[in-house]
Amino acid sequence: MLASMRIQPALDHDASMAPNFSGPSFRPLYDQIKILLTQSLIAGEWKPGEAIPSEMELAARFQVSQGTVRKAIDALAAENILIRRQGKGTFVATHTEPKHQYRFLHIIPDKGEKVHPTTNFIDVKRGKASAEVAGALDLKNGAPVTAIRRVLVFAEVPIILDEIVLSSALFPNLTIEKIRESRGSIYSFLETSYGLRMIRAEERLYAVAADNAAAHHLLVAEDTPLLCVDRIAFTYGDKPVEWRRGLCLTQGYSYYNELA
Amino acid sequence: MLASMRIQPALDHDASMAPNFSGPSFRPLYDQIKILLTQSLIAGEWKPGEAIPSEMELAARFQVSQGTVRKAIDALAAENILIRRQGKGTFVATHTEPKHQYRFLHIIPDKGEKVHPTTNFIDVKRGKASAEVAGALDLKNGAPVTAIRRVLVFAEVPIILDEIVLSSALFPNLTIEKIRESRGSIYSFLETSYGLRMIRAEERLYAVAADNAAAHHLLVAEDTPLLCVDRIAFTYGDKPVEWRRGLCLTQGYSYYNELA
DNA sequence: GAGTGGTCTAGACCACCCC
DNA sequence: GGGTGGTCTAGACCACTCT
Repeated sequence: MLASMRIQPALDHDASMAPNFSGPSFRPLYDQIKILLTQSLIAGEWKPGEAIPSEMELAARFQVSQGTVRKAIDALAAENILIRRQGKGTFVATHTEPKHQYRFLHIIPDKGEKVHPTTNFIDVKRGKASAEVAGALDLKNGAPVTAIRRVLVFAEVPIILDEIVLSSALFPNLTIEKIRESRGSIYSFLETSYGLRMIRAEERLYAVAADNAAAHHLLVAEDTPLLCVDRIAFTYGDKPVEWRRGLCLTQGYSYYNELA
Repeated sequence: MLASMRIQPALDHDASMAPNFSGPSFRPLYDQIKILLTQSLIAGEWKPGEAIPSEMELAARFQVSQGTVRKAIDALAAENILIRRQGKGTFVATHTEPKHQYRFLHIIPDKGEKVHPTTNFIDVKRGKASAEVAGALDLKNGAPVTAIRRVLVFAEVPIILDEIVLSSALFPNLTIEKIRESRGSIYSFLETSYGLRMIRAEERLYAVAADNAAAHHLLVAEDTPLLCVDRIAFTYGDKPVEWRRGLCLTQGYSYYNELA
């Protein structure tokens, strides 16, 4: 086998290709390279928005063919972690660019195009993690957290009341002023201020009756049915870093989802 | 270019590869092959559950390399239209196999694993399409439709009240008995009985207060907040063929979604 | 062993972007 | 013109399944 004759093989060509003697694991080369690329992203070797080395360079670095690197990058691009731009290069995805600004926002008008909301911040408070938040974010019960409350306004109408909870250890010195200044989405702000990028999220949706606070901020009667969206967002390595609860007034707006 | 020297090229190698003289369209070969495969699926050349020809055979048929066929099949597999099984072949996906039985059902328990519900059918009625349904299914206003009502029961508790509307022209002679007999999911039944497979769906979620019927079937008080899920399901060629409205009691259960 | 999908390679050439 | 990603090919070999 050719690979076994290489000098200083950068990767485990042999073990990866060998029959399955000692265990159920078989890792294709492109998978190993995907992991190496992910580790470089975690280590911050390439920052959000920056270009990573060209396919040829990476192929040389990892001692594999361009096609194998391609397949690794393809997988990361499919997960929205990298972005390919023909003729220019491959870039680390970012929430800062306008196109991906509200990538995770699934609330859209019943009719017409997706609309970008404006944000009214209510307050930013420090507190202790509830059992629910601590469980979601892998924190100790009572760990210090920062909670952001805000209202998302669509076409002059308040539609979503959000509470966003972050570990104060991971995101120190958050203030309402800094967030306001940043403009753009929260994730864009966290990315540029703390270098932490959200790559995926899990949501759970259910119906609730509006409580006093929700009724007040969304300008509806108490007990109005609201769509409640709980979210946990993850950064590289499937590390949960944000807990969020959104209360949505689904009158003229709804949560859109595609199933495949 | 080699392709241009082939005898009786089955595909538009040249035009597809030529510079962009007359128009903005550039169709890679694998894309054209993907379309051809889709057309064969629409035509019923291979039925759900059956194997399609091997990659080598298809490569010979289309006069392209195996790699190009692979890329076309990869795309269809990513859309859950085909299923690859190493060592066995590539198969037309089906809702009948247990693993994909409830692929589109996103309601799961707040805690614990995904559960498969049991179904209680209420009635099957013939009627005329409302403006909403007609618009969703590309039917004329008042076109004949068949409506199925049912309750999905999770762990002995009724959780979802569904109304499913189908064109009577496309799905003739639907009766509650036939549906009951079929067991398994509705999509599995429609697939085997009418040869029509759902490949994707769009959903819109919002919160409502339980009306009299919902309260009755879900055993809750009127005005209990419910999660309402409107769905339009599509078959090959993005043709809408099912309209559905589900009212879900989100107590102990919620709608789960992953964002990437 | 024969047949299927899956991996990896090497090389040619195209499309796109920027200098 | 030179660099980047994108397409296509041909061939070798591996992993899996069935007979």
